[in-house]
Amino acid sequence: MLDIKRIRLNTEEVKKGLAKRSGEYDIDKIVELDERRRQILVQVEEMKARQNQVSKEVPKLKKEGKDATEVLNEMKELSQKIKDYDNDVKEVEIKLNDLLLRIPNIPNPNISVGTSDEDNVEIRKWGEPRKFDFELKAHWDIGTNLDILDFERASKITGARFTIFKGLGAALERAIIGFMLNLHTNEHGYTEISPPFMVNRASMTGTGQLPKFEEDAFKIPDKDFFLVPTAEVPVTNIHRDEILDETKLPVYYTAYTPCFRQEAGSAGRDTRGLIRNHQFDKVELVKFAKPQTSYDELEKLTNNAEKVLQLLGIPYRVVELCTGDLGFSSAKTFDIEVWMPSYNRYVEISSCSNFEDFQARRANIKYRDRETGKVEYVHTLNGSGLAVGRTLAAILENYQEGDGSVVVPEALRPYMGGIERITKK
RNA sequence: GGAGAGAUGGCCGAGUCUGGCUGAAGGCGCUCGCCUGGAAAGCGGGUAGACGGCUAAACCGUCUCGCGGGUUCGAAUCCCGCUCUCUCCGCCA
Repeated sequence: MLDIKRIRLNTEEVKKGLAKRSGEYDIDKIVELDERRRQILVQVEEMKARQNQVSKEVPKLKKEGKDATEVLNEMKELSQKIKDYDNDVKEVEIKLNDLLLRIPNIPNPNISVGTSDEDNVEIRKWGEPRKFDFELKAHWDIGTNLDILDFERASKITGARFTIFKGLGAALERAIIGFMLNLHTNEHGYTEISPPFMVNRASMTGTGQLPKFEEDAFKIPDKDFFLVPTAEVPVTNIHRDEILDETKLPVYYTAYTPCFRQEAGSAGRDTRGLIRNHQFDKVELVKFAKPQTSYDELEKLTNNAEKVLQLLGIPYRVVELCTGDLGFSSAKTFDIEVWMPSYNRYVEISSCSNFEDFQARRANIKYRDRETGKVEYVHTLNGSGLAVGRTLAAILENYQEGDGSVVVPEALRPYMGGIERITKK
């Protein structure tokens, strides 16, 4: 959420910032409601001050044996008036708040302006895509042939865009999760979290999924709970409504969770394989940092995620998202894209973002500055470290052999009981 | 799922029966100062957040005692609904 004072005081700057994104946002309406709110507020607070003052005198009058009827009658009228005004304020505030919650973050002024992913800027590349001397297969064919992935039966059990991992496929998935978590906890200083896989409305609002993107989430009927679309939601909300100790910052968390997404609006895209499922596994990295260090932390977080692919030996590149491709809550995002031979291009496998104080405002997460004694919003960051399904797909494709088998990357072998190759049984 | 108890500041904990001077006693913690060679102890001070008063400091006002609503001139205190926590019972991996 943007600071209403910033919108009030620097209206043009806010408009200019938002104009770099896709979509239109009615800032004037917000300014108007804000003004209306303060107008009523000044009046009603004055009335309340009078009410409080008189209320203090009533017992004195009574003590002195004086008749208070007249005062009480006057106050009765005032009391009713206050109620009416209070209702007006509430009405305006609800409208204002709803609009405010639907305004995206302002892009960091230094990122490039663009309208689509074609305008994203490549920052760096790692590794060389392998040359295959046989006809390469897509991961869904490799997995199905090896009998470690089963898409057909998954759709029987549930529906389209679900996957069964079987045998060494399930083991590989589990190995990837363990490998990533161990790397981030042991080498990168993150604390492992295993959070609830369902969250309430306040949590979804805190990180920005609601109110605007409710159709993307899976909702539990009769309960106001949602299946987590990413571990970012439960993990960031760990500190909702808290004032953190400055000396404890930055806080680093990593969490494995399944993620559930409707993928509304993506019908017909990536319909085969593991790239776009309703349920997928992900290891997430989440940080709470002081504003002064948050961009350094973003670099480090991105590097931490890249390290996974380096250790797995899979080529990737890092791109900086342009303003038009930026997510709703983010001020700046690096995507890590993994080389996917069957696509013959790089495919997103991680998205690392600095939300600055956008989520912190929504979720009310602050810290007390030791020097000034003031309470400030923290900056929140997160990134995939990495998406497990896509990692598994990338391994199958990049490590496939002419005979249909797949070599297990060395880094994963300790997690697979030393198995070096997945072959057809 | 059933029965009961509870939710107060960073924490503990009074106040709720008997509504008003309680943003809230007392203690702990934290912090500043004095004392000390230094520390402990002791003494003295400070110590919530949000919103508004065109901006900021000072100052002033409003709101917040789990959340929402009601009664009342006035609610932490009375009434209703909800959420959460604890205890016991049941069920269950």
